[in-house]
Amino acid sequence: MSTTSIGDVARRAGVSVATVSRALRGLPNVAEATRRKVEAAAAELDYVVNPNASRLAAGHNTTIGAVVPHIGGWYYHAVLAGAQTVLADAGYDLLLYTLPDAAARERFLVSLPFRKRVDGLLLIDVPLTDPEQELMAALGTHIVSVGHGGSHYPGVQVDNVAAGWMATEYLLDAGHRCIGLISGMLTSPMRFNVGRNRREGWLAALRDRGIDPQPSWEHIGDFRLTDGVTGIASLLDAVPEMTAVFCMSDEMAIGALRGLRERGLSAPEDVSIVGFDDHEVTSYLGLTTVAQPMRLLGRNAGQILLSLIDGQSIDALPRTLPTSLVVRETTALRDVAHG
Amino acid sequence: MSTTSIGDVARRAGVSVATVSRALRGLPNVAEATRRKVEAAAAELDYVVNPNASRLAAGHNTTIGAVVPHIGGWYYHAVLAGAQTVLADAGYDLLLYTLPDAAARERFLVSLPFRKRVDGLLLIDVPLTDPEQELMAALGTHIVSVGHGGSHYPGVQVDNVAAGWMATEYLLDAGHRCIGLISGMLTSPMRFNVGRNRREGWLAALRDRGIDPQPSWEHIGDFRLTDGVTGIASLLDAVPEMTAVFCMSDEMAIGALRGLRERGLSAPEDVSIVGFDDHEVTSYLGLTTVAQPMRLLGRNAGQILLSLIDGQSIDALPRTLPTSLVVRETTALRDVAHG
DNA sequence: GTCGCGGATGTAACCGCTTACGGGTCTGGA
DNA sequence: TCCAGACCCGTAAGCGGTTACATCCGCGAC
Repeated sequence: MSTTSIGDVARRAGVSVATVSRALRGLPNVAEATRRKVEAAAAELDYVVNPNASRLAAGHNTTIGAVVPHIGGWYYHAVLAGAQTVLADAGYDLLLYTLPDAAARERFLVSLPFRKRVDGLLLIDVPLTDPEQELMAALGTHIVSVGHGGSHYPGVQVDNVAAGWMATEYLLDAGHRCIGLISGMLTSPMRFNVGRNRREGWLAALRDRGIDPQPSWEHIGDFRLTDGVTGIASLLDAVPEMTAVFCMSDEMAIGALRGLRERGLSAPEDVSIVGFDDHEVTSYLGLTTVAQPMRLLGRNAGQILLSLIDGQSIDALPRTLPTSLVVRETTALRDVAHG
Repeated sequence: MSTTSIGDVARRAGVSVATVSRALRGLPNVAEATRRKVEAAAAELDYVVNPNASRLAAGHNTTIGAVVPHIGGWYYHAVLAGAQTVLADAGYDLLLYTLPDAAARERFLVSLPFRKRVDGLLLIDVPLTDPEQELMAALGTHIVSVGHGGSHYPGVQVDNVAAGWMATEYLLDAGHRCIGLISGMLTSPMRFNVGRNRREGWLAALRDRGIDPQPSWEHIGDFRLTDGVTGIASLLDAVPEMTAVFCMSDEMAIGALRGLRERGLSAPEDVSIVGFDDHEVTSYLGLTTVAQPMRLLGRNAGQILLSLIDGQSIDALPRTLPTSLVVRETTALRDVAHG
């Protein structure tokens, strides 16, 4: 345990602890020669500041907390990686909180374990009810959310309407006319805007071409693989002439592919499938999908949080980011598909 | 900013700060009535201790650092999740360090940013050279590694020999006799033991049945998908009668499946394929694979670390964990396959 | 020569908590 | 009755930094 303290450095450099503190933190009002002397002494002694003492005295934590639903989700961690870069550059530590199940979530919201230990909080895909948001916001901690809206704190997310529109437009351009939708819960109070917005984009694109989708063109799932399996089955049963399906998640798209196979059909020969997220898996499977700029989401969220902490304006920082379509092998021209 | 301090609680409860400190931490020598009074006061004031002050005074950090190669790897995070559970129960914070590229790795090893801020370090799949290990170990921080050996600190890993043996034995039981191997770098100085041990298991299982594999039965890759593609091609070119291949990673197994498809072959009809890791993807693809108990690895590593910090013996805690074979759809009996 | 001023440094009071130490109270046994 | 010892609890000295404030120095202007 190297217990070298600031006093040791001061003694060695022949100055006071105050000067060491100032010199090492790059404050002005330190003669260049003195600064060099101090830095040399610190290096020789292998000195590193004690963050606990420093934080206690300075009154801030230089730590931000990141909350993710569960460790291991590829999506959360891509976002985290983006945030990590800007936070590390600013000298902030990253404290991780996970809410793997309902009990953990409850515990988190009751004990609020981040109090007095972070300067800001990043909620990565952690939807909160309105009262919960209020509770958190009232604590005085700066909060930025990623991936879902928050009315009590700024959020960074993708333009889901544009994304739904883009995916549908692409299928329309490929000649498809009867384009189904396998959606995620549109009624969930906490994240309904995601699904609703994607659906809105789908609807707008179709209507722009004078196509009026029937209710039977939609299947409501819950973002899981099995929802894709049952979804594609029920859609094709109801509307046999359907030649393309837009799924609101890659999991459901993969399920749809499996469901197709079970019927002896395949993509893109019989039905074109588009997913959402660009999940790691999708490149293996050749799935056409809508990609989110996850690292960028994290980076921007991190920047907003830092600005908030510094009391700067965050108006200039973009809060809505564009998606991009990754075309692979599960979509094809309708003419070709049926040619 | 709720700046209620321990003094406020003391005043409200009509006791001294020392008593508050003792009461709130559950120390003995506090009358039950007093403790209740203090707890009530703390609750009414919404008091939470200031961890910086507490840690400074107590002289420990109640924080452990976890180092992972890069955020977003499914494997690291499954391990992290396991560690998280035991650490959170013990009241420890989890500080995350990532080494996404060589520069970051270098920076980490030079600046050693965890000094004075963690009580222990978890190296999750972060192989270090021997001098690097020495450097880290000399710092006095307790270290436990996961997934790869470390000669300067305890490590938790899977029994790779047994795993290789199990996979091969399974194929032998299914009637296969000519069983190829697509391996990872056996020469990498930092993690060669992983690949070498798996190979050793493969070899032993074959020899137990009196089978002596030729050098042409092996292809050396580097754990990546493309290595599987080229590997399966070169193996089948050299040994057409090969009916099964054991791949040291799921990525390579997936590559092998793709390689098979490119030759107009498929698994398990023509060749049985076994992977390693039970990657998230593999269940979608129906890949038979060797699963590692990743959460358990993390949990045990966490426990060992805590014991180390407490100065307790770690001899009783298991350091080598068993794997299990997950049989899915890419393996079949040889008779059936060729029937 | 004196004064004023700005930059460089030192002194010491905190930051909020832990803990060694000592004092007070209460009990049981001599 | 007196005392030892157990049990509670308070006082105050840190923990290792930061920072308000005072001090000191050198220099140009008067």
